[in-house]
Amino acid sequence: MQGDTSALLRGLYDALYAAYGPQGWWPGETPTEVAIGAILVQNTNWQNVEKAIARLREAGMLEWRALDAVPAEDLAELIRPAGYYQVKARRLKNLVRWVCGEHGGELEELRRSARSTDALREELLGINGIGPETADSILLYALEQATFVVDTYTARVAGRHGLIGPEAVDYGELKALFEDHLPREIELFKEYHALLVAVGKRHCRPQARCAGCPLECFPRSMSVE
DNA sequence: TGCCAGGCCGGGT
DNA sequence: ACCCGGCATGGC
Repeated sequence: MQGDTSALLRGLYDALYAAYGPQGWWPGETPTEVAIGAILVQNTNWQNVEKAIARLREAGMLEWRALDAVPAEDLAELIRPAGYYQVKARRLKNLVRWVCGEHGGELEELRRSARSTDALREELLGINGIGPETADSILLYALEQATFVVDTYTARVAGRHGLIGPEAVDYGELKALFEDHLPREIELFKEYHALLVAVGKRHCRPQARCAGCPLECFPRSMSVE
């Protein structure tokens, strides 16, 4: 049965990759930018996040020490286009405090540290404002840890195509499904998540049509949500 | 025009 | 252990 799941997940990936090609998600951006974006994107359109990041760049705020020094209310104003800007400013500050406080203000130091992925994950989850998805996004895309990111699109696609039952999706279960049945390769995890978002945006949004979905003819695709 | 976007927290049952 | 309201802007 494990082989079936592995083959299913692999086939899904191949179908998505054939349709959309490499996504190169969060390309050309520094790990710092990635980590900041992970918080700003919470329940928010990425387009809005780009505006906020552009404002941060203009202000010279894409750097941990600068973020540490700026007053929270100024930071809030800068990231306003991302929405929820008051809470996100607080959450960003919490992350900054973690990076600057005990980790020298550089993600590179963290990335090279001997800590296990699980240890880093627990630390991130201990920060107010960082939940499972934000933590895993930072781990995978900024700290180069082989951890699978689950988001609403992942859940929708998984539900739609029978990877999981009709029951409410548990983050951990879905995460484990991918991690336990795929080779634990960072690049694969990065691309897989990005491809799930790509197909999710086009075909698994509430209004989106299934027609033209590259997974349309995929096995077990008839079950809904 | 309304609905939605790559969550998470805190308080109430 | 769930369930819910709150948080906010900008694009289609």
